[in-house]
Amino acid sequence: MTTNAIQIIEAELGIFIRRFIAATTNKKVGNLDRAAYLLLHQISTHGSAGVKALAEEFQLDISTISRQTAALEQKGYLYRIPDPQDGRAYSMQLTDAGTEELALNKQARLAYLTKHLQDWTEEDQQRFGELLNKFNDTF
Amino acid sequence: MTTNAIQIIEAELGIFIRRFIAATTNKKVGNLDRAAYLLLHQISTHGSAGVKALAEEFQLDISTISRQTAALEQKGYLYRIPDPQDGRAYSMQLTDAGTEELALNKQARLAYLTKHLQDWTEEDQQRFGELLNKFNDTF
DNA sequence: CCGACATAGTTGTATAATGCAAGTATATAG
DNA sequence: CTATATACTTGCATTATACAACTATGTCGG
Repeated sequence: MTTNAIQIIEAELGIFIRRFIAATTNKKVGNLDRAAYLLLHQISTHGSAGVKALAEEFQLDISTISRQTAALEQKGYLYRIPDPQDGRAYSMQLTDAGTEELALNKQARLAYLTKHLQDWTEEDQQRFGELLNKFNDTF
Repeated sequence: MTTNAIQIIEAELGIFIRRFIAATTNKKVGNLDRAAYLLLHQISTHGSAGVKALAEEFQLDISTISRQTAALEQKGYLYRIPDPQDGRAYSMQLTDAGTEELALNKQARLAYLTKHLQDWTEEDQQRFGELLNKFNDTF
């Protein structure tokens, strides 16, 4: 059997996911672990959202998101706005501290990436971004 | 601040990792979860190895790998060969059942990927594989 | 050769993330 | 108005993991 492109992608994805998880699990940048960073990032880029919507976005149980957002609220990075139309619902919004912490984290992540991609050509960087985006669209 | 390629990569990696984890965590193909698949895959492609070497490769604690390999041995997918030079050491090798189970899993993963990448040009697929490989090399 | 230290692996224990199920409060439909 | 659905919280069990203690074996300096 010939090794086609998809087989190569499968193998590389395995390596990639393993290393990425190893590099980011249980390692915080400042006060944010990976889950917290992604939550703040989501709210920051896609606007305030409730527990249910976030749970669907991340494909995690509502209870998990409920606890994670409660923790971030406790730390002062999020605050909850009661939904004026629905007394059961809230939407989570970033506080200034949350915005700042997110920016710090993003900075650190960009620095890390920049270091890793320093030998790449600008064209390869762009292409990689495009293809990742294309790949994400297929999920 | 302009959005350069690295910023795009950072954002896409965040989305990617979230979806990939959601799609593969706690979801088994047959009898193998992600960790088990990666372990068998590693042994299959890089040859038999001991607990310590595997732990280093995956950047997990030795105790974690010890338990995972014990579980796979229990299921009959691995067997251990005592190191003839070192009475403390073993190396893990795939059994026929392990090889078969791994092949089934790989098949399923390839089918999944193929479905997702069916609209991609052959060239984009190849490029994505190359860039992923290049990225993995920088870890 | 022996004692001290190093190494490969296992097992006990604590922690943390998660899912499921039950519970609370609010909304909606008949 | 009652019954059901929904948004969220909380209690509980499970699981993956790390760390530390332990066992058995290897190695090195005297």
